[in-house]
Amino acid sequence: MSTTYTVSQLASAVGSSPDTLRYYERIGLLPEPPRTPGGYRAYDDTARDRLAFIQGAQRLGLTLADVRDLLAVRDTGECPCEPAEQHLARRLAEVDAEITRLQALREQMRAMHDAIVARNCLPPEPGTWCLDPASCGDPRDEVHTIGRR
Amino acid sequence: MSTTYTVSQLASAVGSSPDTLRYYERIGLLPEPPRTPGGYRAYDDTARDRLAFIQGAQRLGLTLADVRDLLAVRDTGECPCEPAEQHLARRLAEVDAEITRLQALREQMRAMHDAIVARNCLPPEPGTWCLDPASCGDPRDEVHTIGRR
DNA sequence: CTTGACCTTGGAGTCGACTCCAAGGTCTAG
DNA sequence: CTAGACCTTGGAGTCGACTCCAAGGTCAAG
Repeated sequence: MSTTYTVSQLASAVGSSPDTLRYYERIGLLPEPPRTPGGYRAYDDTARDRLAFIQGAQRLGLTLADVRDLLAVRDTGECPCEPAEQHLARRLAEVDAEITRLQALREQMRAMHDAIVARNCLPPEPGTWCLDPASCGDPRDEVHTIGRR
Repeated sequence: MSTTYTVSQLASAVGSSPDTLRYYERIGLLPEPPRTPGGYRAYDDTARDRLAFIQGAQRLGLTLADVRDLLAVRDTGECPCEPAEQHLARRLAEVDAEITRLQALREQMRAMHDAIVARNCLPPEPGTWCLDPASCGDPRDEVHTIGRR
């Protein structure tokens, strides 16, 4: 009672596309599956699990290259914890940095947005408006100045 | 006493590359500058300001296509506030969504990482380790299960 | 006058993760 | 038996923002 899937059946089962699965096969993420007499790919549930693994890793923001590493150790039966821990730690640091960056950005944008809305648009001269305070000579233009650092 | 710059002088003045400036010219972000008798580009400070504007917008995560829109209105002398406000509002919503997503992700990853480190690696069978709990039959494997949703 | 660092151009290559194509083969419902 | 929905392949195209290339021209120092 082992289920088999054609490429598009498996794709829709995991919410992906046939092209994507064939692409994963090409780049070595999915092994070549057995074929039907007619030459169709016949996937089973292990392929489905593997895809779930890939998608889980992708949700974490790992690249397909990272995933390939992880799958390689997963396949050998060696403990995948150490590499996984490293990938995770690295990615966690990236995520932290990104959150920090975005929060600073958000604050800046909110201030800019508020300023623009509050002053309700005093049109500057052509070419006057600028995003970098350093290049804005006239203090009048501060209203239209966004971007800093 | 108007300063002029060659392409690489201007590039290094704003922390960019000659190729990038020529690229911006090609896609219509920088106007064609006057040329020296020898055919060299001769930029002045307005080009420098324009680049500062572009870089400011880029730091906010706007695409070069967004920047082109903003520059177009800036150049006409029409008030750029309305389009700028729209771009900003849209981008602000994107940033908020991204922050939320990353914070959820961060929490998930931290939990996974802690679990892996705490249990100190009980090697699973080959192919057993997985990222998606739905495909992990054996509760023993929970230690090695990452990714959820 | 030569060396070498710059400049010019159009065009192609890079990255990641797909996505689409054409030309042909297979399978299923009616 | 045929229509049409699937499958196969290798290869090319897409996105954004550069980045690099070759073949040739210009310019300042020594």
